Amino acid sequence: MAKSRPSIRDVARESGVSPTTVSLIINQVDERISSATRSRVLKTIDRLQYKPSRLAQGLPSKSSKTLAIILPDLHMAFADAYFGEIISGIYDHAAEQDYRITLEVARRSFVRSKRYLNILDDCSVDGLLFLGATEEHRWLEDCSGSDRPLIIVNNRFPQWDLDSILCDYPMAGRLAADHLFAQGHRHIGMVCGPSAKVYTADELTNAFIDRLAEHGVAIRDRLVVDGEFNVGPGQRAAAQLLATEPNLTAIFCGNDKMALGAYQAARAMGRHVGTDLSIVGCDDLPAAATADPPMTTVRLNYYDLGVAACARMLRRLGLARSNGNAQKTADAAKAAGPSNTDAKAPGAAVPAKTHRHVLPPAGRIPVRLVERQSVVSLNV
Amino acid sequence: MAKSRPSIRDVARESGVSPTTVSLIINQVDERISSATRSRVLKTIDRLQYKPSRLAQGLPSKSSKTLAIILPDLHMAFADAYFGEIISGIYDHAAEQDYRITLEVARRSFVRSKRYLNILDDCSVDGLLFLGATEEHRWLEDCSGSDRPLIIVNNRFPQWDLDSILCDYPMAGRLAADHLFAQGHRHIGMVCGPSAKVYTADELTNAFIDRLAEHGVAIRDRLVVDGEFNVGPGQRAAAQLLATEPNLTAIFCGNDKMALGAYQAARAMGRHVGTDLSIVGCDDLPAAATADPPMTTVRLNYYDLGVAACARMLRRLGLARSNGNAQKTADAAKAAGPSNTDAKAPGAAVPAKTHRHVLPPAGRIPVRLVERQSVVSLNV
DNA sequence: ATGAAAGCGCTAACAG
DNA sequence: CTGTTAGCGCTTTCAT
Repeated sequence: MAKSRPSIRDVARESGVSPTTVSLIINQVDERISSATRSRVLKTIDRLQYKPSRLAQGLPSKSSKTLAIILPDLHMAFADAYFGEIISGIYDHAAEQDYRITLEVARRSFVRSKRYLNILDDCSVDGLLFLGATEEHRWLEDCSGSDRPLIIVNNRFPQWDLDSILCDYPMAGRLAADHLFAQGHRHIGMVCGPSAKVYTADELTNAFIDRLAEHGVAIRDRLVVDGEFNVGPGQRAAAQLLATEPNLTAIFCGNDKMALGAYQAARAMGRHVGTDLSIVGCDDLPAAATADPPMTTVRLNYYDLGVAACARMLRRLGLARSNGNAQKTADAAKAAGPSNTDAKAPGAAVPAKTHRHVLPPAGRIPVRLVERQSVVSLNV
Repeated sequence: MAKSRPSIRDVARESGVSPTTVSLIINQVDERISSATRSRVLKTIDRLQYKPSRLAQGLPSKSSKTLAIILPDLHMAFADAYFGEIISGIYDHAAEQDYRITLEVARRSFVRSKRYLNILDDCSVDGLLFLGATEEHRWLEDCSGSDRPLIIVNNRFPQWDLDSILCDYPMAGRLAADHLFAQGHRHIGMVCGPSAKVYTADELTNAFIDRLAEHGVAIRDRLVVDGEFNVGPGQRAAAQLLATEPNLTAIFCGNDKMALGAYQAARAMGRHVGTDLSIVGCDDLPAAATADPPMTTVRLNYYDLGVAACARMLRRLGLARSNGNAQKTADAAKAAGPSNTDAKAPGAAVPAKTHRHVLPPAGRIPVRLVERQSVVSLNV
């Protein structure tokens, strides 16, 4: 019996105008609506508690104003601080722009059914944000042809034409190297992330090694071992490092989890982190600060990364929309105003290979070193 | 230039049938469609890569096939293992039934704008699942009148008519009490969850105390102190306990985080967990197993809780739909078949106060004790 | 400054 | 067994 939700027509009737007028007002395209009419309609909307149906709004534009976040099929991806921070950033920015986000986990069934494409095709979502994607996600190749925006967060696949947004891993590597060198360390090992599976893991490793080389300290290959981004493997990797090279004074770990593993390895081998052995992590997850001793680590601002990823996505969606509707972009340009459009070099040559994602490559999210107590100074 | 996604009409035309027929086939209501037609249509669907638009499908039924998960505004709610496990369960069950989930965080703006009601009214989502809700969420009262289903996960608000689903906290309290008693402990303290804010926290505390009383061991009031479900406060609470009653041999903590805090407090006061002092947690988050020493704790299966919550939600949505469409429920009953409808006592009296959520109270999610090494046996 | 009308893609009576 | 018809609630030309 409860009267069903009011429709735009109810509002129109009750305010003595046409549905068109109401629509124009709702969508802020009300330059041309008299303020008398507008306030009257607004009042009715308020009185009737009218909420435009998202479903109906989206039908004509085929947009659900929803973004999908695709998580990798790791046991507890939802409970991971790394993903958590990124998601937080994405969520906050999306909510601000009245976008919703939905979560998907890239399980086998998800991949097999090509759900990542289907949710785009059936208009469930307007764009895809991939977190924790690795080279094992071969199926990502399917996406390179999609006409809907798609962003790989914190990894890059040079072989495919996929947009991505990254933290400044090269800088992170340099910061760690500089710090360790400055503190007098010369015998240094590294527990790296999954080599050849994650582009950014290699970026970090290479930057670290190269910078150390610039300082004149060389790291032999066997002093860089893969810790698979996890505590257990990280512990084993560190143990191996310490066993093969007992005179190591410092270890740089590709993420905080592995650094925590290294803490354990050190303890098990009778070494004291922060006095006897220095460890630098990378992430600055909450666990780093509460570790014993508090961990010196490179802070990668994942929240900001999430915000940036979402911002980029929304910008792409905005462009797509205007693109689809007309080429009025050019006309709008001269209107100037507080536009955030990417400045393009006026005479820039059109690239030979046309990329689907029109935005210029995204900048890197800045990083910084957070000094705590896991690094000893070897200087006199 | 790219031809836009095919519509149901394209499929119909290409297969020489009407859209209705295609629709009937898509929706499995195809009892009456000749298998010849059906396979022909199916083939076309496959060839055209046709995916029905969710937006269009939902418009008539006003359903988006999406569930919202509302998280509390804690700093890093997304990164919390507790929420993570529940979300995992919800997600898995939802995906299985072709539902999507969207995430919301109950921030001030979310509450002020009554977004929790708006997303229902604007057909963004079909139902709401609240995680981590406490008595501070006074605005939940608004929801008690909603005609869309809504479930409070792992808390109960006796004062309002809100459906909830809970872990078996009374049993958890009893298990902890029995275990500690069986190991010979007689001087026991408790670090409890936020008293009077979380119904289930009090359930746990009371069950623990009562069971201990049944065993003849009384716990004075000052031996139960609030640790606010967090590490820091938990540590302080445990420290206080240990200070006021140095001869305490065991502490039961209302969740694992507080138990971890208690570990720290013990260490700081020179007591050794697992030899010198016994601690029992509650949750069995991953951190419990990796604690030093590994923590004995009551396992609350949050993944299952999530699954159950989602199942209940979907069941309610199913009922709502059939309810809305007609009273054919009765007729359908005689058709029997593998129906999962709740068996109702035939002559059951209609309850005086009509509740909006028609399902019977949900059962409790079972719990069990996981014995590790944080409890000493005091028996000879 | 405002309205009429067509259409987005699907579902659901009702016919036949 | 299948097709016709009429919406679902909103947006969007195009008129006026």
